[in-house]
Amino acid sequence: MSIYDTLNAKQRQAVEQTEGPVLILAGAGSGKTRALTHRVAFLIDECGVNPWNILALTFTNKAAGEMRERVDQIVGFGAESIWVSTFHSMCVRILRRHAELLGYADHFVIYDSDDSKNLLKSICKAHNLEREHLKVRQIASRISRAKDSLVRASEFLTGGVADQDDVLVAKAYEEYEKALKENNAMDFDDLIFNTVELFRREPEVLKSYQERFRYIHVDEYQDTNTAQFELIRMLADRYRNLCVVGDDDQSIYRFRGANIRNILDFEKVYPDAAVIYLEQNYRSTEMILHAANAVISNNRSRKEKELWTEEGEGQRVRFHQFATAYEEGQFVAREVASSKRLKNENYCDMAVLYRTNAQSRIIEEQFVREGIPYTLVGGVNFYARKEIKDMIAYLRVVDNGDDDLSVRRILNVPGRGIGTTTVANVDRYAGDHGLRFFAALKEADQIPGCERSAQKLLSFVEMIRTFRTLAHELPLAELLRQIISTINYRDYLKKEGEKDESGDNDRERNVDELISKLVDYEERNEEPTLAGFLEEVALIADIDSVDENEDRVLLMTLHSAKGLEFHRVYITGMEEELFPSYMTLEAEASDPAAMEEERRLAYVGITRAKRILTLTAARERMINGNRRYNEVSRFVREIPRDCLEDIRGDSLGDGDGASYRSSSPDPFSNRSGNGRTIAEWKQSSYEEVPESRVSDVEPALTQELYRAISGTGRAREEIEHEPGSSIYGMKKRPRAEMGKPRNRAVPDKRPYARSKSKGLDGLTKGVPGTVPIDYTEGDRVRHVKYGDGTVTSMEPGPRDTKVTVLFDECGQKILYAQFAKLKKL
DNA sequence: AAAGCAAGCTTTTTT
DNA sequence: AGCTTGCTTT
Repeated sequence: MSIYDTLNAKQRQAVEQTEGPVLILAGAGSGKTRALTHRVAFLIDECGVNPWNILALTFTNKAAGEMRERVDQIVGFGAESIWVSTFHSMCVRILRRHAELLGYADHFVIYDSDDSKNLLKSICKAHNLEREHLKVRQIASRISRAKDSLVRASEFLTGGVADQDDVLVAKAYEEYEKALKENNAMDFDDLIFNTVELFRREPEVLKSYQERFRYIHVDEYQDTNTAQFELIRMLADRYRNLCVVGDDDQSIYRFRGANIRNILDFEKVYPDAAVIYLEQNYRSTEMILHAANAVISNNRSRKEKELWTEEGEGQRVRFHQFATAYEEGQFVAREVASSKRLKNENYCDMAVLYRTNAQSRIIEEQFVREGIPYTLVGGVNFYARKEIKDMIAYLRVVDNGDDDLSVRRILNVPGRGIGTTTVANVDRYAGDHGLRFFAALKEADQIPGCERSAQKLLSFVEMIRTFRTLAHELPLAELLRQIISTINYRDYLKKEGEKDESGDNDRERNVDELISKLVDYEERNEEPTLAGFLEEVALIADIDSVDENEDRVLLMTLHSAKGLEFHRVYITGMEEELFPSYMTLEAEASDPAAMEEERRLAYVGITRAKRILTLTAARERMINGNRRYNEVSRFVREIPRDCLEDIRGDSLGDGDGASYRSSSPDPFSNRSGNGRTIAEWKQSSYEEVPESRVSDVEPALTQELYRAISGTGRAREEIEHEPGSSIYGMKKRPRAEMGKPRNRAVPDKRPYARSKSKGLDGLTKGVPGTVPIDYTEGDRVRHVKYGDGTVTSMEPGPRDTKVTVLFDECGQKILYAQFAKLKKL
């Protein structure tokens, strides 16, 4: 009896096929991690492979951690010397060692998507590259796709016809690449790109890693992009022991460069590859698998396969359509609560999934009402929060003075009276003298135009210097505490909080949380360094910190749910335009592959469920502040009737012609009686439906439309008066403080409630000097911006004199004499 | 000159 | 519904 006896025949084959290229097509829940970990054990125990020579790559830290744990359990000896790592952390490790070969210092910083977007934005602004139709976001995405495909800035325009936009992107890409290097920074894409670059340029370095990684494993292979594929290919080129595991049906990251061809064409690249199909599912019931198989069979670009199970028939997939998203959330929350109370199910065995993060809030509200503990995965990443980014920026500047982006971020946070004009002056000076931004700050007293702000800038530089000294003397957590107290950051947050009218101290708690993360980091590492911590922080993903042992319901996007499984799963928002998304529908004609990706996402969602799967939809929903009426998702309609059960939600199921069980003989046509389809109606927003035509629409929809149009109907009232309803909208991501509705209609009437504390950072503040006033009422004056005008009145105030001027061009303005600097004519 | 505030603008998914 | 931009206030 060995550990391999518990594997099925296919899994065993995957384990024992140790030599040469291997493609394991592992359907959802088919025990691929099991196969992979046993394969690693087999290599060590049965084939005598040195653990040191084994590499296993995953996409998330969580997956890497899990694999490491499981390998540790079954491998008796030497498990710790196996490299189990994410693509990105492996690349960082390699790059740190050889950065100088690429012209980087070894303490390069890693920019997250937020940082790189900011950097690109400033570049586009400086070079005037923004266009109406080509936003920074799109430029960023095109640069990122280029890097994913190993296309350099200099190569961007080669091969193929280039239009105006391409030229623009190429220019932005070029400048962006340059700026990153100057800042001694790499973005996520660079980590992979530069590692490939390193291997191409330095055959000896590549060879050393090829020798080390003789047996390579790649999990979630369908999510690899071209650059990642090339990286693996190069590493495996010497020994050709490459085992990739994936499922083309679960490829859902095309939008960020994943190349499904990597898995579909694996056999073309490696004609001698052994291909193993794992189709037995150990997770779900027949009903759920049948539904999943039916949905995914509508895709054309895929490897034909069908999951099967011995887990029994199970109950049908349930479907509910509700009148509103609010009712949908309420239903889910109530059912979750009663499953816990009456059926003794655990919260941690349940999950609520949705297409977009924006949908989480309305569910959260209902969970809070029901008192259900939940964990929200994703949304605003902890490390993406303003207060955390501020603190990280301070730490980064202490670590790397070349990181201009971070210097700029913190220069006036908390406020030190350093504004845009001053920054522009420093920029010009830095450019003229070939200095980095921070280096230019050191010479502030010589910068033209900065005479008055020079002292502030020099104090800032001095402060950073002090922090750098402290960094050598203090533990990291202590350094951060010092920074926080020196800049009075907590007071700053309190002040910010007050004007945000929320009054909670989420932000301060987040800062405390960051300190504990630093403490934790220092305890875990033998040689903790600031750079090490910053690196760890940069590569963290939301899903990484989910603790499955806590008895809480998980709320997350379908994307985040990949790789997880739950006894009970709710997929909410099963509506056209939401899922599949509006974007996908728009692009359907030009990009049919996009719809296939949405369908794969549906497949991923369905196959997360072990026993009970519930799909829900709402007839009415607020999307981006607009009330929308969407049909039931095509993915619901693709599930065969014999494994789908309509549950009485609102008015569905009693044959009143609502929703997809329409009165039309063809349930998919959705044609109303008046020549115009529901789809056409719903395309226009409800305001555009003429009231006289309202009764023309399908009856079930009529009521909804009428209520919405009249604004007096029951539906609207119900929603608005319900506490925690979406109409009020909540600030930020609530977490603990949910439930209390915040009525934005009644602003806080305390105009001077803001604290007046001065000298937040202990730095000297420049006070504008007094200006002699040589004009009076009736005089003609000139203003730098507004031009010439006549002074109509002057009113002395406690601090300054208010001057009212009637400008010839710009009309009447009320100005303060001190700042207006009016010149008498 | 910089901070505060109101009005526009855009919307997927994220290592 | 939240963020950026432009205008007003100090």
